[in-house]
Order: sequence, then C-alpha cells, then structure tokens
Amino acid sequence: MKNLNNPEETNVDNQIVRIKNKLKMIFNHDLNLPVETCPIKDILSAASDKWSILIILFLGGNEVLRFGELKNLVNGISSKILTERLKRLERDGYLTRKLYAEVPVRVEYKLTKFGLSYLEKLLVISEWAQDEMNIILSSRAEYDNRSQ
Amino acid sequence: MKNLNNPEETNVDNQIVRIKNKLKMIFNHDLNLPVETCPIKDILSAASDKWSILIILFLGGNEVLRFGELKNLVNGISSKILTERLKRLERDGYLTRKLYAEVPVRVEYKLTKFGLSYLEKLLVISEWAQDEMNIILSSRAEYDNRSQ
DNA sequence: TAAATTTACTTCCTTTAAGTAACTAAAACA
DNA sequence: TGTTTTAGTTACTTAAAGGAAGTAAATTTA
Repeated sequence: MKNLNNPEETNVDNQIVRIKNKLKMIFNHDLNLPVETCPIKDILSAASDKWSILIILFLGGNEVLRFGELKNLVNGISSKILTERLKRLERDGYLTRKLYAEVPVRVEYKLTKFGLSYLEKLLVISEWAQDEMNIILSSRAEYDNRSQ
Repeated sequence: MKNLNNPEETNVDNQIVRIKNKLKMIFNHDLNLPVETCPIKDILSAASDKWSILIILFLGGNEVLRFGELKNLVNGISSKILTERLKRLERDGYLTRKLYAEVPVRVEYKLTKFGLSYLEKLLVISEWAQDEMNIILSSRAEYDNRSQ
C-alpha cells in the first residue's frame, strides 16, 4: 500500500500516471508506423535535427537573418545543408523566405508565428538540458569508469 | 505605438520577450561551439534522434522492456542501432540495463527517474506536434503547389 | 550424442546521408 | 576587362545508417 504521507512518492506516482495518459494519446496515433506514414514522427524528424534546431534558435534571437548571416551564426554548417534545411523549414511553415531582387541578391529568413510556437517548446527542452547537464556528464564519467 | 487594447498583440509581444530572455541564457552557454565542446548541443543530439526518442517513449509505456521486446515495438529498428542507442542512453543516465545470467540471457531495460523527466519534456513536443500537425501538412501542400 | 532452440547481441557489407570544395549568375564597380 | 558580392548549386569524398548473416552458451529435442 502507498504511503500517503510521503509527498515525494505520490508526486512520482502522479508523474507516471500523467505520462501514461499522454502516451496513450500518442500511441493511438500510430507511433509504430514507419516515418513516411506516421505524421508525428515525420513532423518531429523534419524539425528536430541538430541544424534545424540551431537555425530556429538563431532566428528566434533576430527579427530576420540573411542566408550569409545564418551561415556565420550556425557554426560549422555548410551552404548545402543550410539550403536544404531552410527549404524544408519553409515548406513546413516554420519560417518565411523573402527574396529581394537586388544585385547581388538579398534573401531574408524570418520565423513565422508557428515557428515561434515551436521555438517555445524547444526552449523548454534546452532549459532542461542546461539544468540537467551535470547529471548526464557525471553519469557518463561513471559509465566510462566502470567499463574500463 | 502599440495598441494596448488588443490582447492578442500584447500576448505575442510577451511571448517574444519571454523567448528572447530564454535565448539570452542559452546563447551565453556557447551554443555556437561545435558539438564536441558545447554541452547543450551534445546532450540534445545524443537523445533527440528518431530512434532514441521512440525507445524512451516505449520505455515510458512499460515498466521494463527486454531487448527483443524493444526491437519489436520500435518498428524498423535494427539490432545494430538498437544496441548502439541503448548503450548511449544508458551511458547518459536515461535508462538502466539489467542482465540476468540465464541461458539464453535476459536483459531488461528500464527508464531512470532522470529518463522520466526527459520523457515529460518530449511529451510536451509530441503533443504539440499532434496538435499542430494539420498546420504543417497544409503548409506543405501549399508549398508543393506553388513550386510546381 | 548430435542437432536444434533461444536471446542478445556483433560483424561484415551495402546504401544513404552528411560534409567539403569548387563553381555559377548577375550587375555594379575599379 | 577583370573583380566583387550574395545565395545558392554541383560533383565528389567521407561518415553514418541499414540489412543480413553469424556467435555464444546451455538447455531441450531427436
């Protein structure tokens, strides 16, 4: 029988119940299908890769950014995949692309309202990662130590 | 000048201010460094790939899962990358691996408390993806229509 | 006694995706 | 005429992912 006087234990129980309820909703949505046929997997995989996340974070910090500015900010990205990711994010509605027919051309990228709402969710995880960083780093150290 | 009588406009403004504040915190944490030297990028990239997310979701729905059960649940994953991902997630403290020295061997995987706390964040994004799915799908249709 | 079974992997090979470097268009400028 | 600038694209190399078959280890079956 559960100890109702222990708030920690009941909090953990509540957490598990909450999680299981949410999982039920998501699992009903055919999470088990391959990416092409499962919309949730498809959507998440198109905007949660390392470069897309960084592009969205930087666009969140600036009203608009040009192609070259993004390339400089997102350290290590190549023109090729920056182009690819920007196209995909534009297609999915996270950002807009505005071409100015000057010479040389100027292209400005800007988060949409929808992109902003995704950024908010990303920030929840980023903050979590920042807070829990030390747990992970010490877990790694311990694991590496054990398997030596 | 801002229209203070329009609650929508001020909500969006508040959202942007909140986001910028959070970004300031994260950007100070050297988001611009390469993966190996940026802890946040490193941590997120080790647990936010498509297979790791599915492994964590399924472990959230079951107390423990054996290797073979996970392989069946996570549709399409190969033994090779299932092994790889499980090792990485164990190393980072998301799950535990318990070996029973029977013949044939039995191995049980289980989310840690820490893994559960990550799962909660993942569920926030999964729910969001589920809610916003139609926006993305119609944005894609429109984009594909335009570029025909 | 030899062969088959079971589970959790591992190894080898093929295919796909990512990364690198050099190239292009188009007009203004030296 | 050759150079500069920006936002890409193309061709090539390298790294990662995926697939198929193999392994260990003891117990069961023929």
